[in-house]
Amino acid sequence: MKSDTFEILARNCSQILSPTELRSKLAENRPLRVKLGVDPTAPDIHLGHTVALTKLRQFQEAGHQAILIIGDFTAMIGDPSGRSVTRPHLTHEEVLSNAQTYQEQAFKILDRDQTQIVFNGEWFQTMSFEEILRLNSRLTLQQLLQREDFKSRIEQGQPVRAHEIQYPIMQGWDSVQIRADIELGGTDQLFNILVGRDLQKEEGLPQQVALLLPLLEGLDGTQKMSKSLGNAVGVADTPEMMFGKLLSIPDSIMSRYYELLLCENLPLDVHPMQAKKDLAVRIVSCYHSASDAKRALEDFDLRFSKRDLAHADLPTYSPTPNIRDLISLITGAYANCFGISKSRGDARRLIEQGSIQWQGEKITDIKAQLSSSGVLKLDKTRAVRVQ
RNA sequence: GGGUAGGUACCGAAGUGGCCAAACGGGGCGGACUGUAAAUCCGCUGGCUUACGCCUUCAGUGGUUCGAAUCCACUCCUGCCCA
Repeated sequence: MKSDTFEILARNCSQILSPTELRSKLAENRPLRVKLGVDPTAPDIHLGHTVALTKLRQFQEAGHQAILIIGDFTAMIGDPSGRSVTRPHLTHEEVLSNAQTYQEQAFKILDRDQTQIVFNGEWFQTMSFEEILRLNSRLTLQQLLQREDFKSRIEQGQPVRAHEIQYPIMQGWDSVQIRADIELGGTDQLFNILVGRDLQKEEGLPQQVALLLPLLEGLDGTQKMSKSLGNAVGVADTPEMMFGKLLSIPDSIMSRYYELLLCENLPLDVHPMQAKKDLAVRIVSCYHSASDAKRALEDFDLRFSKRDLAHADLPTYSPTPNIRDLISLITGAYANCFGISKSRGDARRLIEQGSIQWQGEKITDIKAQLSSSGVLKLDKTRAVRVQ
């Protein structure tokens, strides 16, 4: 094992409990069992998730055993960490189908051959109530309620359902089951991971080391990246979409993206715009390909820098012949090309507010009649080629 | 089980018989300006309509009334206090 392994593995971590333990585990010179739990509550993973996945990958590269726990069972409860409301209930079928795409996307980062996938339903599905009670007796209600998210919900008079406090216990039990040496997670996972340590101790097992990674901010630059907040860059996003989203991040969080996604410092000697383009190219290259990234960059320059929609690669919309008026054309284009449902009122507003362009000309007349084919600009980021 | 306070649009929150499609704030969207950044300014933000206007919304159901988000009854949901 190389001497700089610890430095590589510790990079970007916002907290390690404890560094000493990590060093001694590494010194054992055996493949460590490194756990990362994911809850397939949504079908797609985003760049925020990749921070921990990348860290797991680094462990793989250092010769350790990556164990990806798919929380098919825990997902039905939903992690209350950082949440101000109870998560919506998911059926097991939804969770399993999410888990499928989840795995595929995770393997864009992880080495498939060196990853052990485990579903925690494996042990929870058949667990007896007696066993559950035994586990519950090991923690006090006070401990569970100490957590900031529960505390603030209680203070604000928001309900905290009894099953939610089971979550940390379940996550901890996962660690016992797979005999984890290390557990990775976001900073909001501190409590859950520590419960794992407690339970391992109770079971007479060596305790896992907690390795906490920072939470990546989303496109808004303030809140953590999350699909439900609509500020996420999906790993499965198209190259163009990914590129566009990355270019729209506020400059203030660019250094975070460089550090957490590329494991580099933000270059200070280049123009922020160029730095952002470099960032986007590299990330798109990672999840798609270098040629995809190049295309996305060119497409971006064409569409937004040069504002040349005519030569850009746009989705084609072929309205049925009975659609003649502009409003129907707009709602139809949104629905057909982007899967977005807009009301006729929305479309009217876009026209009235000057967002709509036909062949490069702004159209503000609601009743305008368009020639049969051409480029229709809908909003800041979307345009279609009507044929 | 008892007492009590509540449930309003994406979120928070006003409104307590007509002037309510519902103040205000946040968020979101569009425009100007830009580097699809930040900051700033302007506008929009239930549905249908070119428009007059019409239609559906204030937890649910049923009432009272010319007229209800607002009053009454019952139901469902939540907080707090008591048992």
